[in-house]
Amino acid sequence: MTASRRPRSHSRQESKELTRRALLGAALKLLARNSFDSISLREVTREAGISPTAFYRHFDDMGELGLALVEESFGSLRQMLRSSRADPTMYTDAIHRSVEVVVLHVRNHESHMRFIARERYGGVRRLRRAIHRELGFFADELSIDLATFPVISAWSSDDRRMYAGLITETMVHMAAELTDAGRDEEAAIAERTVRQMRLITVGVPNWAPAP
Amino acid sequence: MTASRRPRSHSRQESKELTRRALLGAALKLLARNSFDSISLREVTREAGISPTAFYRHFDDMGELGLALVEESFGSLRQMLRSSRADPTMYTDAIHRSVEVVVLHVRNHESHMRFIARERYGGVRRLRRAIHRELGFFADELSIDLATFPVISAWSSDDRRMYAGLITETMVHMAAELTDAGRDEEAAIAERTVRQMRLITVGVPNWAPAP
DNA sequence: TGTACATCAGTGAACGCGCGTTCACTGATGTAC
DNA sequence: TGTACATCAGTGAACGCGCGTTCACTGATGTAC
Repeated sequence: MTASRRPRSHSRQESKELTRRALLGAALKLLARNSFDSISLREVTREAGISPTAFYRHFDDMGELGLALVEESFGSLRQMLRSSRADPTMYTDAIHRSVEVVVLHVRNHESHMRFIARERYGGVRRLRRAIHRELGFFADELSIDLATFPVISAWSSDDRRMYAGLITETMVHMAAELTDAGRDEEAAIAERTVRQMRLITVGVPNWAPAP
Repeated sequence: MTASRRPRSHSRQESKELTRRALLGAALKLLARNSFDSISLREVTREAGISPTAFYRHFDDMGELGLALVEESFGSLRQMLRSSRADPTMYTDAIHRSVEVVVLHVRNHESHMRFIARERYGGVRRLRRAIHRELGFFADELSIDLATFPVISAWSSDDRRMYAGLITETMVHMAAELTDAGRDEEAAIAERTVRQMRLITVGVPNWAPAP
C-alpha cells in the first residue's frame, strides 16, 4: 500500500502524519534484525511504501528519525510509569507487580524496548546520549516514587537515586533479555529478576550510608 | 605499512598471524565509532593495510571475524577472573577490590569491553548468542567462587547462580558505562557501583529462599 | 457555491561512490632431493 | 650446500549492486475571492 493511495478523506496534515508513522514503524521493523547505523534510508522508505526522496519531507536524515524513535520509545515508557503509580497493588506487592508491569510492557512495545536495548550502547553517539539521558530521567522519577516507602523515605536523596539506578538497570536488563529471548524463556527470565529484586530489597532495611 | 613490507625474518606462519592480528585490531578500532554490522570488509582491510582480497586468507567473511573478536575479548576477561582468584586482598575487601579490578581491566582492554557491551544486544544474532553464552560461563565461574564466602556457601547453587548473575550484570553495566564515558566520570561511576554492590551485599546475610 | 491560484507530499530519473566477491597473478617462503 | 619445484599470503582489475542526495515534475489538497 503506497501513501498516495490513501483515502482522500485525510487532510494533507493527517496524510503526512500517517506517512511519518509509517517511516518510524518501518525503521522499528528493520531494527528487529539490524542495528540502527546499518539500516539504509532506502530500506526504510521501501518498507514504508514510499519513494526514497519523500523521506526528506519528514526528516533531514536518518539521525533525526533515530531521535524521533527515542522520543516515541520513552513516551510509552513514561506512560507505563504513570499508570503504575495509580495502581494500588503496586505498593502491597511491589516487586512482583513491577516486574509483571515491565514484562507486559515489553510484550506490548517489544520493538520500542529492543530499540532502547540495542542502541543504548550502539554505534550512534547521538542516540546513545539521548537514551542515556532519558534513562536518567526515568531513574530520577523512580527515585521520587521510592520515597513513599517507609524505610526509604529516611534515606538521603543520593542514596535513593543510587537505589533507583540499580532497580532501573535490573529492569532494563530484564527487558533487553526478553526482547532477545523466545516466549518460552519469558517466565524464567521474569522469575530470576523477581529473585534478584528480592535480594536487593532484603538489604534495604539494613542499609547504612558509607562510613 | 603494508603486510608485504614486513621483515623477512618472519616465517610464513608468523606473518600470517601478524596480519590476522592487524585485521582484528583494525575491526576493534572501527568498532569504537560504529556497530559491527555497519563496518565493511573493505574498511577493515584498509585500516589493517592490506588489500580487500587478502581478507579471505584469514576469515570466510566478517561474521567469522566477529566470532574471533568474541573469543579474544572473553579470553582477556577470563584471565582477569583467574588472577583475581589468586589475589588475597580480594577476600578481605571484596567489593572495592573487584570494582577496582574491573575498572583497571576496562582501562587496559577498552576496545574489548566496548565490543562486548555494544554487540551484546547488537544487530548480529550470532554475536549476541556467542556473547550471551560467554557471559553465562563467566557467571557460572563466579558462582563457584562465591561459595568460598561463609554465608553464601550454605545457599543452594541456584540461589548462588542468581546472585552471581546480578553481580555480573552490575559489573558489565559499569564496564559499558566506563567505555562510553570520559575519564573524568570514571571515579563517579566506580563509586556508584561500589555502593550498589554494598546494598546488594547487605541483603546477603538475611536472604531466605522463596516461600 | 464556483473558480483560479498556491502549496507541498510524493515521484522517478540521474549522479557518483563504496560495497563484497571473482579471478588470474606475483613473488617470497618452504620443501624435496 | 645448491637447485628445482610447490605452496600460499597478498595483489589489482573487474563485475554488478544498493547507497544518499539532487533535480524538475505531478497532482491532490488548501485558500482567497
